[in-house]
Amino acid sequence: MTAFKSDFLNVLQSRGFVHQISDPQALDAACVKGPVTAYVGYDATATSLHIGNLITITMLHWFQETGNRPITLMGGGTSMVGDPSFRDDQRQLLTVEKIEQNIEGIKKIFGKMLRYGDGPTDALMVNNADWLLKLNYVEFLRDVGRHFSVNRMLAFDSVKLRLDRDQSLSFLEFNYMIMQGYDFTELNRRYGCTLQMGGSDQWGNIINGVDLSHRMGGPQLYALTTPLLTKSSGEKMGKSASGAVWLNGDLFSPYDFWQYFRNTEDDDVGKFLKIFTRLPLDEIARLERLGGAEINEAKKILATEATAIVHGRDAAIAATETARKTFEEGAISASLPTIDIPQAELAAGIGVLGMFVTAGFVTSNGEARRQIKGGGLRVNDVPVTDEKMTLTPAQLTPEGVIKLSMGKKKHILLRPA
RNA sequence: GGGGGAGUGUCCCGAGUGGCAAAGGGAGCUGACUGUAAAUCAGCCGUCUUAUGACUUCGAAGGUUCGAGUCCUUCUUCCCCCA
Repeated sequence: MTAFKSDFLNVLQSRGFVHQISDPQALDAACVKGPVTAYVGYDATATSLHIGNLITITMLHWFQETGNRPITLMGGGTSMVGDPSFRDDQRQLLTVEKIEQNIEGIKKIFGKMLRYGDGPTDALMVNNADWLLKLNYVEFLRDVGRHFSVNRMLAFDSVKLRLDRDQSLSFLEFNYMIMQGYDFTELNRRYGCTLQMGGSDQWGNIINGVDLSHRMGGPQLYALTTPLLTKSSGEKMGKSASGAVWLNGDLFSPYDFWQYFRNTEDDDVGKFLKIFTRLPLDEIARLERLGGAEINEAKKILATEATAIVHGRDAAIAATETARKTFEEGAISASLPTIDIPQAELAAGIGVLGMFVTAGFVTSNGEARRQIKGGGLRVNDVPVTDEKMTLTPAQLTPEGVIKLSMGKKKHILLRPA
């Protein structure tokens, strides 16, 4: 791979963010010349972004750091339709209220990673509902729709996959890529935006915007996508025991977030350090070389740095400390996730089965029983053997809590209140 | 509008002759081994105050039957062919 002249592309390239670029030389030249404006779109499908989105946000961060202007586009309009790319089934239609609610949740993360404002390289936050919802159907078809060839749209992998599997693709969803293409040209018109970035699954959608600009006589636009991050074992990233790895702390605690990275597979440590932290590359290279059990030190740094970016340095240090006490000293750390239980209930005795259910480790009493049989549940680090056991004030540790654990990694504290 | 096919364990994929809580995978959870890793091996993987018990599951609603995922009817969604 040839070296780029621009700081931005060099950083991206060397840290492993680049999958495809539509016209690398031209884009490189544009980045050298002066501030470029680029955007990434985020659909409001949930109340929080997840770890996959962190990659593109980080990319925007580097983009800004290297002297350019990032735009975060909230998909208030496109979320009304739903992106069908690489999906088998139709998404459930989101209500307007739900979308607005989701956007509010999603916005929280951006301020932590990007600098917003009015300066030439300050980030902008815009919402495509501002223009998409006002479109006049026939007018839109004549101005924009005529530039899209259905033949070509059907040939996109993102769509073809669905058709090949004999899954239905509604006309509504089919329009998604048109809207996204239009977004790009609209952002170009409004803000001089010339680059759209996204995950590799967005390549087709982005290219549509590039093409549309051509056909409508607009300027040359560029596309840049990141590789789909997989673990070395081939699994997609972002799934954990409790579902997706969310960026908002109320859905996925900083402690869990830290743990997620702490448990990175050996082979992924270097790759993740480059993408999820801002450590200098030579430092990363050093960490990557650690072998055997020493790689654990690299994993801790990865976890702490990544957590610091998303949840703040204090939360990251607290998570580190909690983990150290819990795993390395076997001690009880007050900052483990905690559940309050009423004094009176505890005095009367609480069944273990139900308590593990409320702790969220298991979903039913039956599952709790099975885990007990398998030796997976512990109270104050002592395996539970009797499923009829009750928790009483007698079990309180000197710290005034009862520690429940499932497996080696999941711990929670019960605190009388 | 006509004809043919499909919807299965609410994570995914997928077997299923009228006796079925329903084969197999994958994912997931636990245990062993380890380094809070991977790989490997073992167990679990519908719910219930563990029960040779009850209840709830196979797109929806009815029906036939001692008994229905399986047969019949209607409805629904999707796919293919014809118009």
